[in-house]
Amino acid sequence: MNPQRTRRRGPALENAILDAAWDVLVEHGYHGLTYEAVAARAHTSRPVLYRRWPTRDDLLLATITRYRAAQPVEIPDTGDLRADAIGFLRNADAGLTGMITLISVQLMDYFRDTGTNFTTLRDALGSPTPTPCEIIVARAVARGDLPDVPRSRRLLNLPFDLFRHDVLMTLRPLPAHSLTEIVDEIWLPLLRR
Amino acid sequence: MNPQRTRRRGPALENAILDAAWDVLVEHGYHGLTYEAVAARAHTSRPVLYRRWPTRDDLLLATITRYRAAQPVEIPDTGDLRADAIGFLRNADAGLTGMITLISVQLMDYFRDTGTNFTTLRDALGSPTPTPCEIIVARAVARGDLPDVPRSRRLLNLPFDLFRHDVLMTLRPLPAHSLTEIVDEIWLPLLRR
DNA sequence: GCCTCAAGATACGTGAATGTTTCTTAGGGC
DNA sequence: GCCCTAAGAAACATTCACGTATCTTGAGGC
Repeated sequence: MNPQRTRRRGPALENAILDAAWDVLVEHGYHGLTYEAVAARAHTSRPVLYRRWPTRDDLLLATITRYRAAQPVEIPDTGDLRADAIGFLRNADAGLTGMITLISVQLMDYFRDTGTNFTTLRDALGSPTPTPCEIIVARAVARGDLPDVPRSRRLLNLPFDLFRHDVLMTLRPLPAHSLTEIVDEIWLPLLRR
Repeated sequence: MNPQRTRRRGPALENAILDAAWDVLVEHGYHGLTYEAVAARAHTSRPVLYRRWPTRDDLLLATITRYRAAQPVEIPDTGDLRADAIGFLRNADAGLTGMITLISVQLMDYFRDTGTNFTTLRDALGSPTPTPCEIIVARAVARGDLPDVPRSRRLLNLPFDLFRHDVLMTLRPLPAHSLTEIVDEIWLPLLRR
């Protein structure tokens, strides 16, 4: 280990380890989340980890929990439906891709074992109602930019579903043109129909 | 090994191994798909596997390919666009759900390890071109039921993407009304726009 | 019925990760 | 400034899978 580095203690050390664990998790997945790899990444040693998190699941849970306090996705309010929609997808693309990837990689085994699924988890975590897409449409209706007619949940949440689908398929952030394509070629024509 | 068992050769042995590999994959995921486990399940030995599939990826691809070849999804040709679309989704719902669930649950580690993703795997398996959705639209255009205008890949494959999304989210077959909703409320209005 | 080749068993070295123990040394409290 | 605790280094036995090499034995072709 680098002799220059000061010896860390308490919360400073703990946070550094969990940050390292998050990096390893995003980079190599659950299978790569070994005590060895995390200790190396955090520039510490395995016994330090074992003293705090006796099992790998403890370490995983602590890592995810620490990042649960992460940034919420902002819903822009520009006064323009298209700008709101694309802006929201852009924010989600920047902030949510890692989390979606993580969940898809990490929790599938849990889903398999418990017989639950994404939807179950989202409901258990307290589903945000209304969803961001529904908020954006409601604002457009209030401005008179869209007719005030009933719309199905599928139509309302279509852009985010397509966004999530593409992220799950590629496990990467989406290029900007995919976001505008979803809004311009799919969602807006259906909303304005 | 059971002395009663006859010694298998050629395709019979190969199919028995790949069937065993499929079972292991479904049961324990990619991480559990070891030469040891597959050889044990198939009542053979690791060298027999190494002679045919030098790497674990070769074994994985062969296993998935065999399963998929055994489970083709029919594309109905009724002369009606809506009936074709809903019929195809219904066939996919009956036949592909297990496959999609498997991939999502079991292969995420593989994606992480190899830096690949769902799309990469689909290409490696030989992506059918044109896709079923594209075939269905082409037939409708040929009949004169749809105008012969250029359409984006996203629009053309929209129903299957939405279907796949819902399967990934619920890890269950979709109810019939979801299939008709995708076709009637989303796809057909955009195609006929 | 004999011959050939591959199936199948067995063993060996390697490498990675586990869980634990021992020892030193640095930081912070007093 | 001293002391105590915990950080960090190092080593240990164990486990599991890998990849290969060697040997036998059975199945199918002729």
